[in-house]
Amino acid sequence: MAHKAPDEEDGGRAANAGLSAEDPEARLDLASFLPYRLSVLQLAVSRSLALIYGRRFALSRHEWRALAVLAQESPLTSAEVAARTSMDKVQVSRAIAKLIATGRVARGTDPRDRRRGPLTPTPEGRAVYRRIVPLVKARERDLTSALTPAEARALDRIIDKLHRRALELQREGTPGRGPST
Amino acid sequence: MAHKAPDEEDGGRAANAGLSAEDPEARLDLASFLPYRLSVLQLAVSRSLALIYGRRFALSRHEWRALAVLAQESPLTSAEVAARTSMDKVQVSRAIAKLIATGRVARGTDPRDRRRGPLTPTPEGRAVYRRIVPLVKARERDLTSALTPAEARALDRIIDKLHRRALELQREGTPGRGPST
DNA sequence: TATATATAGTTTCATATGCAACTATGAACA
DNA sequence: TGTTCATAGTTGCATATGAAACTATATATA
Repeated sequence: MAHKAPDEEDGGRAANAGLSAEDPEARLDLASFLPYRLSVLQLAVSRSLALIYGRRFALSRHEWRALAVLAQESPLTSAEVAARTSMDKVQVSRAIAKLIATGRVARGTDPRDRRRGPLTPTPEGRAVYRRIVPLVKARERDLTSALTPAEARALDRIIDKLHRRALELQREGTPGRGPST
Repeated sequence: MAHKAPDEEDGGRAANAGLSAEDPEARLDLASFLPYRLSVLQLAVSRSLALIYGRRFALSRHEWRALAVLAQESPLTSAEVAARTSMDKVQVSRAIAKLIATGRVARGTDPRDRRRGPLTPTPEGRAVYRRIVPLVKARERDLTSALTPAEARALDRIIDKLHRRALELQREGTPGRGPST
């Protein structure tokens, strides 16, 4: 625990004297901190996409995702939609409720198990999907065209690795330990 | 009323016949769609981090960010905090209000311009920051240790490139065609 | 059968968030 | 000066979100 005089003040704007020099471990530069950078990137990407399905088709991100998986494979139960979209069951429930209300998805009944409600896109739902797909794919291409092909491939691999690791860390819950402490 | 999509008729779960075969541009596989993958990754990373500052120090992500920049450089105005954290002024206003309420940041007055309230972390604010930094840095290392050094370097570059592009696209607003197409 | 337990999906409640309107100041300029 | 425009930061309101409780089924078991 490298501690320092808890308060250093030098009148003007202090570039955090004391802390910075001593223990590099005690400083954190947000702008180069991976989680922060990821978050900012994700937000920008997400916004640039939401313009498409949000503004033009009045779909939220969650509705879009649910519709996207249903358009590819249906019927699916809510739980299956959840699994395929990384959403939790509450998010799915609400997204589906909205999609049903807007006539884009229909819920059936599973005679085997009446708790389940098999979901299928309606023709309008499919139509919306078909109109959105080329737009978001174009947008994805616009994005990745900023990368070299090698970078694009690397990114795929990197995302997988980081994601797996992040899930492990989330499961462990308690931070700090692991290889280190 | 269980709908049956007009384009498939095979009783069971249809892997979206019709669409899929015809026009590959008409299908979208969420699981390999970059914006989706980024979003899922970001969420997992963000959660694994929030465990640290949230659970143990009762800080929200926005509060943590604001505190992080103030601990490095202060005093800063709200607008400066916003610029350094990619938050908008409302988010900053609320995060700062909370940080002040919890005694971690103090607001002064700029005699030059009384609309401004120069912000500085309190000693407790700094103490919290100093305790968090090593934890989040360790967590970041845990994450990036999933990557090779080359991948880690590539990721930095890739994030920059994608972010710049995403901001352009956001600005343009209209999707589909960038300066390119 | 009656009782306990699990599961699918929904609802409730407390917060968080985004957007637009608002307040208070300051700057420009007629 | 007095009026208009700009800026810093806050607040109100509608909606989104997360966690936990709830409803309705289904399954297991005594």
